[in-house]
Amino acid sequence: MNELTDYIKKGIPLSDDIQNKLEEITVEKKVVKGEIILPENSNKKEHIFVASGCLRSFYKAENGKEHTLQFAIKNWWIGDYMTLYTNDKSVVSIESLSHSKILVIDHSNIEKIYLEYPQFEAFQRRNFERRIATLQKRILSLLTLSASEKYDQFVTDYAAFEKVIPNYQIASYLGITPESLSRIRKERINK
Amino acid sequence: MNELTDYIKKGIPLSDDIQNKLEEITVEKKVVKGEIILPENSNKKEHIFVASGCLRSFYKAENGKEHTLQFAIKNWWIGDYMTLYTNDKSVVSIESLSHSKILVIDHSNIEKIYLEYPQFEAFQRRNFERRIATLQKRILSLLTLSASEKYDQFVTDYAAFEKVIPNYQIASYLGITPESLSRIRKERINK
DNA sequence: CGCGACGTTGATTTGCCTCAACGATTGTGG
DNA sequence: CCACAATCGTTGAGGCAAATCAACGTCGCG
Repeated sequence: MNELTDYIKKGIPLSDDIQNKLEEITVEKKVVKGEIILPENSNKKEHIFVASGCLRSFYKAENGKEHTLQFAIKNWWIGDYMTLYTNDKSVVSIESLSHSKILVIDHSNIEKIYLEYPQFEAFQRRNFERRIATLQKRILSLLTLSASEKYDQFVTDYAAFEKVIPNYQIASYLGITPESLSRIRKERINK
Repeated sequence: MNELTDYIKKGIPLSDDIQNKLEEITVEKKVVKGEIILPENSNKKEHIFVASGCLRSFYKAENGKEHTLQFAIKNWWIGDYMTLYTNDKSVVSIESLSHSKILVIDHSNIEKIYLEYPQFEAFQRRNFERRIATLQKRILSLLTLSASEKYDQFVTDYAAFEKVIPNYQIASYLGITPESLSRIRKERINK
């Protein structure tokens, strides 16, 4: 039993057979703060399940600036979906923001599980639907909110993250500069 | 046979049995330009498959401004994923931008198909993975690009859409004002 | 025709960025 | 254990991309 099968069992029943197969294909890794788990321009198609700690995926623009696509904590998946079904190399890097324990699964192996175990596919389908919802909500935030409002929403939605993540990375997630975030936080304190 | 089963057959085999069930649960509608198919604050949990024409989903902010979440043409799905698994009323409206033919499916009915026909679930799972990729790409665009660059990307990625969609709606998709888009387009012509 | 929706253009404003400098904190090697 | 560098957050001054506000032309349509 590992953290992934543990997590799946909370949602759906899991036969010993499938559980064993899932555990066979997961590669457990312990990573330290600042460690790059999956660099950009990689050919790997891997999904990462966070057992503990905190990760983020980010895109590095031509000018060198990093833009955070996602943060992930316990029981979240993170990976490069943009290049899953293309021959392109990965466009985002995945980095650990703390001591973390992660379970790495190759996409081709997870596809095999889907074939053998339709209930897991159903489980993931719902998971993906919720992720689509989360991403759409983020897009609406980016379209509608001011820098200050975006930070408000981040604090309420991701309270668990806020203490672990440096401000300049929060800024890069919200699409603002660290300086602007600093000024926004200053305003909050003065109230 | 309808456009949906036709589309599915291009990807995976479809038994007569399942095909019939799919066609039973789809409600075909013809809608005109400007027609609201699914208003905000609705309790319906419906997926819409576009057979022909063009649709969009948008969020109306408190100040009355509309922000376009998605455009959809032939063979695309559109719906409110943000409220699929909540009791909240829908947050986006779905509108037709042309004479369109759509297939409406209630979420509870599509769930039944998933149960009976795992291959369709697999088909959708891959579909969702690609949509996640598309949404993530959009988020990166919003985080990294200038107004002008976002328009460039829109024109190349959505060439098929560009002629059908009024400019102020393209602007609301890109997160800029119609005035700014007008000036950007003017620049293009002068080159 | 005349109205409303849409696109354009100009003048002005503004929210946020850029650039620069400077503490605070952390960690690292001598 | 301390000196030093590197990283991060903060603050200020100035600039700019895009928003706002306002006016007007054009087109399609009841």
